[in-house]
Amino acid sequence: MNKSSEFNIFKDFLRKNNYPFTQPRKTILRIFLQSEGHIDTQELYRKAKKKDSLISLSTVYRTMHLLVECGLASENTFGADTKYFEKVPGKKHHDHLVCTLCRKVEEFHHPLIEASQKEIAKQYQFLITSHEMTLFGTCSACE
Amino acid sequence: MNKSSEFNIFKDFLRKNNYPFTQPRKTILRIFLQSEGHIDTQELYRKAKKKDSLISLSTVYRTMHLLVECGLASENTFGADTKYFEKVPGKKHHDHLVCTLCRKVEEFHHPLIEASQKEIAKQYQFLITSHEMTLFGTCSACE
DNA sequence: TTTGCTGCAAAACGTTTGCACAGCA
DNA sequence: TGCTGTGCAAACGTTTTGCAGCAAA
Repeated sequence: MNKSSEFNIFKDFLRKNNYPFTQPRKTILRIFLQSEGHIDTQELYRKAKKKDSLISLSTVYRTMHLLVECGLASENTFGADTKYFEKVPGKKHHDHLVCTLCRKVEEFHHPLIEASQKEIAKQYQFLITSHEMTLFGTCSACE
Repeated sequence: MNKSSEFNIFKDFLRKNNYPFTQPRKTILRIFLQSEGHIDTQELYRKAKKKDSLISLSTVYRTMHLLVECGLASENTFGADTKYFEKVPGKKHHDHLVCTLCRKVEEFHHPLIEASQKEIAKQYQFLITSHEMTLFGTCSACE
């Protein structure tokens, strides 16, 4: 999924709800799409202000809500007290390794875990809509 | 592990640090140990006030920090913005199924998941200290 | 022109902290 | 007696909201 298709997903979502595609929304979307990995609200705000000094923190929050709603972004706190956003991956699920010393976040994918989740869901008659799995520890660099 | 042994763990922990085992700490510990599953700070506070109307929210927070520190409690946010505490299980790790409609939390244990985590840790040269795995979805009752 | 957005400031929320007094060992 | 704890209120950081003016369709 390239950036222009993500642009269109957001545009279509807005149009469907009769919401305008405003300048601040364009700016925030662009910054979000350019971000690597996980970005928190303050960082988004800082970067957005560089492009448009008038942009407000409220607008960052409001726009990120929309991006989550339309499925382009997902949020995760990683045990901290700020929300981190990441681009929703194409098909492949992934989970996170968080280094509690340097706060670095790595991603991984493990097929067995996916399979186990399906099994659990069946056993408990749960209809899984999403999941979060985070391993906390110390990365090789910090050790 | 029965309640009196948990009482002693806390008492020993306090003694070792030259901290007194005060009335409020006793009250909060007792309520925490009596709680089933997962309990949040407000609920702990509400119950504590019933037993001792003078008890303050700060003391609940401060005491829960101590219980986490001495290993009797663990905390988890479950994607909400309040902390939930649960009694630390004996040896057996478990994870959570959260119903996003009725907010019920069920616990499960899956040996394959534990094994996969060890594998990931090795692959990424991470020293895992803890993990959180939460599956979000709809429970059989709500469906 | 109509609708919803925006920035700002203020509020809300969970949590932490400073302080003077109280209570455990 | 020495401490540390306690309650209270005030502070904090993140997130939300009310409002008057503004911008997209």
